[in-house]
Formats: sequence, structure tokens, C-alpha cells
Amino acid sequence: MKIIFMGTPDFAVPCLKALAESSHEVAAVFTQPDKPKGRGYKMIPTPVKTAAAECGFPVYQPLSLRKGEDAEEAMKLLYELAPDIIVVTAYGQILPREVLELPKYGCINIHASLLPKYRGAAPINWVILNGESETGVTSMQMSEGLDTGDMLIKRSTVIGENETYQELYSRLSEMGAEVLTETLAAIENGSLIPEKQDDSLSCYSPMITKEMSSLDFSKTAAEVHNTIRGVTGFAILGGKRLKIFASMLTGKSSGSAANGEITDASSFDVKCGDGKIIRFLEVQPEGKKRMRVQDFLRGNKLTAGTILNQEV
RNA sequence: CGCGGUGUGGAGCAGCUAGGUAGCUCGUCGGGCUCAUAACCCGAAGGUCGUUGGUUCAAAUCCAGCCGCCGCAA
Repeated sequence: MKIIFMGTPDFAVPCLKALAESSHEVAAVFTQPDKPKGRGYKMIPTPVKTAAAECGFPVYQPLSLRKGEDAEEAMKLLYELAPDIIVVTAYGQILPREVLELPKYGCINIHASLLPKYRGAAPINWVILNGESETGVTSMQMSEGLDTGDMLIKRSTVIGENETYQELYSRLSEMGAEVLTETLAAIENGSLIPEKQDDSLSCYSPMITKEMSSLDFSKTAAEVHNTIRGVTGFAILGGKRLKIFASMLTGKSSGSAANGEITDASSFDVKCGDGKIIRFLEVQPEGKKRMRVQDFLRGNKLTAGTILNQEV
């Protein structure tokens, strides 16, 4: 089939690579425009753009598909290319009805959740924040609503107790590529049975904000743990930010310690709101690299009784 | 020119403000102890102090440039 691919972040790259290795023809790749990012506002190409360039696919980066000159040009191009299908994975733009209806097989989307749950922008973060034990990838026939299209193929996976969103993100992006391959094959041989989503079971996963990763030790240890896993937590120690990348629940508790108090300086255990103690496993001080707590403790002596998030 | 931190044996850090012997907690290697151990004891190897230049009798330390890594912000 003649395919146009639309995607932007790392998550979409395995899908694009799967297409590159398939027998399908990738006629064009759409991705979001480069934006000044990083220190010094350097222009950083999107991961999909980089991958597409490696594969030799033509790349287009319209500001919008809905309005403006870019949208008009993009529409013209889409008509000229006349794709059989458009594959969308984390593109970051809403496609107008005209685009959805343009290809013979319409547009399909790879979404990183078990629909109808966790529609929206940040499903991977939210399943972990909510402490779900299972998630997956769903392919769907796109419709005008946000992730409301009929489901095509669904695959689930178990979330590890200490699994972080980066780990899950990487697993699901690979799984997404497999689901995409299967979906395309099924479309070609007409074996798909689209399944409507039950809206009453749906829920949304809104975008993640920075404040969400600030750790609140008045919450339960499980909630703190889920925050660390889901959005990477940070706490204030000695007036500086300390990112927390990984943690585990110890199952122990402490009656006397304050919320956020370090109860064991030799392993960086911290007491939470329900009295339970969480253990940090991987941290990153400001200006330093990410490191295991064992390494951090060798050069940074902690004192039991220190309370996190307290301004000194 | 967005703000800021940082670069010291394999890891994490101290030393720099007041230039003058390379230090700490570990790891590694060898040996010892032990029924045994990630425990304990003894010993050893391992560093052009990111790089280039400057100041100086003398620079990890002071000055300037360059490179690398990272936090914030977008």
C-alpha cells in the first residue's frame, strides 16, 4: 500500500521503522515543525524527522493541517500523493475530517493504552500515576473525536511494580510497531472486525505539568512511588532540586518520623503520609548526572532526621 | 548572546575562597580470618586534576579561551 506516516516523538519511531522495513511504500512523512529547544534554544529536529531522513523519506512539517497556507499546501500534497492509508502515531495535531476521509482506507492511529481507557495525550504516564497493573496498545480507525475511533487490534501487557514510564514507554513503542504491522496486514486481507468503543468506560489522560512531579510526602508511599514512576519526581534537599528516577516500597513503616523525613541515611529511606517508608533507588542532583543511590551516598553524606522539601 | 551548575584513579565526592607532598567513602587485585558471606583484618595497583594558553620560583587551586556533561526555563 501507499502510506503517509504522521508522527513526532520517539514513540513513533519504531512504527516508522517497521514501515520502512515492510513492503509498503512510504510516500511521505509528516512531523511537527522543528522548535527551538534545549539550552541556548537550539533548533532540534523531531525524532521522527531524524529517522525519516535516515530512511530517505521526504519530510513535511506544516504548522497546521487545519488552517493557514501550510494547511492548504499540505492538503494539495495529500491529494497529489493519493495515499491508500495514513498512519498516525503521536503526531501532535488534530486531523480535519477532510484528511480523515481522503485515503481509501482512511486514517489509522496507534494509541498507547487499552482503549477506551486513557484516551488523550499522556496515557503512559497516567496508567502509572493511577497505579494500574495492566496497559497496552490499541490501533483504531480514526474519527473526529479525540481517540474515539473504532478499535482494530488491541494488545495488552503487565506493568511491573517498579516499572517507570520511560521503561513502559519504550516497551509500548515497540509493541506499537508490531500492532501496526498486524493491523496493516489485516486491512489488506480484509480480516478486521472494527469494534466500537464503549464511551461509558472511557477516561482521559491530560497533559503532564511540571508541578505534578513535585513530590508530596503527605501522600501515601504508594502515591509517591507512582509519581516517581509516572512523571519522575523531585524533592528539595539542601536547597537544591533532587530528581528521583526510581524507587521502591519497603513495606516498613515509622510512627515517629515526620512526613518527608529521612529515616535511614545509609539507603535513603523516606517516610510518607501513611507512615510507610519509600526507598529511593536512582537520583539526579542539579547539574549532575543521574546515578544510583549507592553512588550518590558515597559522596553525599545524608543525615537521618533531615526532612525533604524544607527550605534551609 | 535565556538563567545556572559541573568536569579530580573504575564510581560518587573533598581539596580551590587565603597557590607549595593527590585526600575521603567505595570498587578492583593479592593475602589473611571464617562453616560461610555483600561481613571483618592486612597489603597493592591505578590520576597528563577536561583541554589550550597566561600569571608565578611554584597552579587541581588565580586569569582568559575552547571542549564535554547536566539542572532550570522554553
